[in-house]
Amino acid sequence: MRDFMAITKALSDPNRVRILLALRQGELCVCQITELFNFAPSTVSKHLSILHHAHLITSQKSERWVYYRLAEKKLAPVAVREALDWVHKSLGKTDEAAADAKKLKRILRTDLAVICAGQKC
Amino acid sequence: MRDFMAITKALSDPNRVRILLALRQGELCVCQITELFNFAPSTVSKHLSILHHAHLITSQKSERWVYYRLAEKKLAPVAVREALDWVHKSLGKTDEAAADAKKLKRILRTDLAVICAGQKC
DNA sequence: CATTCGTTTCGTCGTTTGACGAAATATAAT
DNA sequence: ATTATATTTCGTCAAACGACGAAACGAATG
Repeated sequence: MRDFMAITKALSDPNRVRILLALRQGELCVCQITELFNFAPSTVSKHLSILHHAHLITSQKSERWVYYRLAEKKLAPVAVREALDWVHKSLGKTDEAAADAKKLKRILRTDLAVICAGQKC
Repeated sequence: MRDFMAITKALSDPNRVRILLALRQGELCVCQITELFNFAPSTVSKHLSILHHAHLITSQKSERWVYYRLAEKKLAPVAVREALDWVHKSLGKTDEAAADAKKLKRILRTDLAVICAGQKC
């Protein structure tokens, strides 16, 4: 029950759901997501921490950045796997997800250092 | 997205999840759920209203009571059906659900009028 | 070894949530 | 019609939440 509620609480905020949808394009670091949503880095970090705590995403440090990605289907608990499937199946093709995906594609084409320079984080 | 968030917000409270688990035993009226959880009737009514608004449950008035039941699999939107499956599969066999189910069985054996008399609602 | 820089933690502020009791509503019983 | 009664709505309160900026952290750079 405890684990399950961590997942449902993580999913109860639309911006966290948007993050899960964005992560379908592959791993992303904090500043890329910050750029995508125009939120303060601390806000994004908090959202990622909540998603991580629910085991919906994993993190990995590489060079200067911390990359987050969706939990591996093979390794994740059943409840997590089904939650991710549910989110992606329900919202993967919405206009909102498409708009974010489009903006994200542009961000992914930009050098990370440039993005971070634009945010004085 | 709007509909989806209504569902995730509905699922983000443990007592509402408990209600969804309890409703697997069949339709229940407000005072039966009130008895099960020892909450004020107004609190239970609010929870049911939120679940109803998310289309996870339906209501039907009969005699003096309003009965709530799980949304019909055949009629419910896909997101609703999958949410209910997910909840029941993830938590249906937990100790917590079993304890509620046991208490609920006792309540279901009791006459409704007696239950309502015990709550001065 | 000091500095830089991406990220996280902390404290604050306004909003939302979940609980309650009191009052309103609507329906059944008398 | 009037009274009971099951449910809902409303107002209130404490706790949780989501946003932010400032400060702390920690790893790579100089």
